[in-house]
Amino acid sequence: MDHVTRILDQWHRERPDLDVAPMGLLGRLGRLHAHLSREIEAELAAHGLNRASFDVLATLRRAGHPHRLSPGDLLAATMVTSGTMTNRIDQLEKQGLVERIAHPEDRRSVLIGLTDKGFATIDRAVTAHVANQHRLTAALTAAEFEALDALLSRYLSAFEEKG
Amino acid sequence: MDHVTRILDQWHRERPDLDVAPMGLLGRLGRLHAHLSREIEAELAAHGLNRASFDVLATLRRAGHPHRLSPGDLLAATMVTSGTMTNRIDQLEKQGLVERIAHPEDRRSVLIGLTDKGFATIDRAVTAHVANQHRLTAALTAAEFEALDALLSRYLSAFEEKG
DNA sequence: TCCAATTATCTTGACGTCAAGATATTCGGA
DNA sequence: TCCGAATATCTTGACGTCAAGATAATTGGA
Repeated sequence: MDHVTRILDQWHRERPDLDVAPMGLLGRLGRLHAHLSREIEAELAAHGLNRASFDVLATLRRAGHPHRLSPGDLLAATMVTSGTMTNRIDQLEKQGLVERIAHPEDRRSVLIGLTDKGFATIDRAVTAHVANQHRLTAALTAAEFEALDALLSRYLSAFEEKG
Repeated sequence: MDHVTRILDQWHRERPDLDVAPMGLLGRLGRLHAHLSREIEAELAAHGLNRASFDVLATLRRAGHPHRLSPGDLLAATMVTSGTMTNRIDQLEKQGLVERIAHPEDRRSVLIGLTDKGFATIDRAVTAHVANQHRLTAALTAAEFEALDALLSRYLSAFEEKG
């Protein structure tokens, strides 16, 4: 019996009027996310990164040459607010991993570019990160993996438009 | 094509050496968690609570009469550090939802008890919260719900001991 | 041409969390 | 009985995030 099941049992005893089946599913998803996040953060720390800085560098890296995007582009890719993105860029700039470059056509804007050091760092980090993700999903059989991925994708579609 | 699929396509183009299937599954789980968390926080705010305070009150409520637990007990139930729990209790105490009571047998410890106001608040909030969870899982058919819950449970067992 | 609306980014102040360590009490072996 | 180890909670300082709003530049209609 897992942690979430115990919680459901307690609710059933104290508030039998509640149907807590959705709480079970959402609770398991939440705890799973917490465990996975912890593991991923620990691995990224070995590269001097956290999830926040990794996500920004990864977004620039996978955008392809010349590895430059505006803060607004980065914002659209990461589910955070503009103030958070400003702070993330500030930290990465201090570490010498990205640089702010004047936008050639719009003086309101700016381009965030990977430095050579930033490129080397993210390429190393993403290789290790992907290996870690394989490790973290190794507990699932191939069939379970496919089924879970399909269900998550299906569920996610309720929150994100299909394009 | 969802947001995560676009990310995988980009990695495939830029780093074809990486097998990003696990990134897809973990990315979908992460985004789903983010969407669900946002919805749940918004609903709890209507009761003057956030996820943190709700979890503490809910733990006390479902523990049953006399609705008192030590900070250590609360800690074991919530995946946070001791400093975080101290802060949560402080905030709830300020709001008059819980009270600190001297532990009768161990002067190092203390009991956190629901006040009448705290009891009324959590009973109202959990009813609304459960209704909201039903809404948030309504996109899934009964079969999908069962399959997803089973797979999450199975995956979670890789991180939490069975008892 | 002008200026109000829009767009893009940054600033500010508050909040929740964590890691590390401080403080106080209890436990248990010599 | 004594005292070092263990236990329980709290404190401190740093960090990442958000909401709201400030600043600056661009756009488009009159």
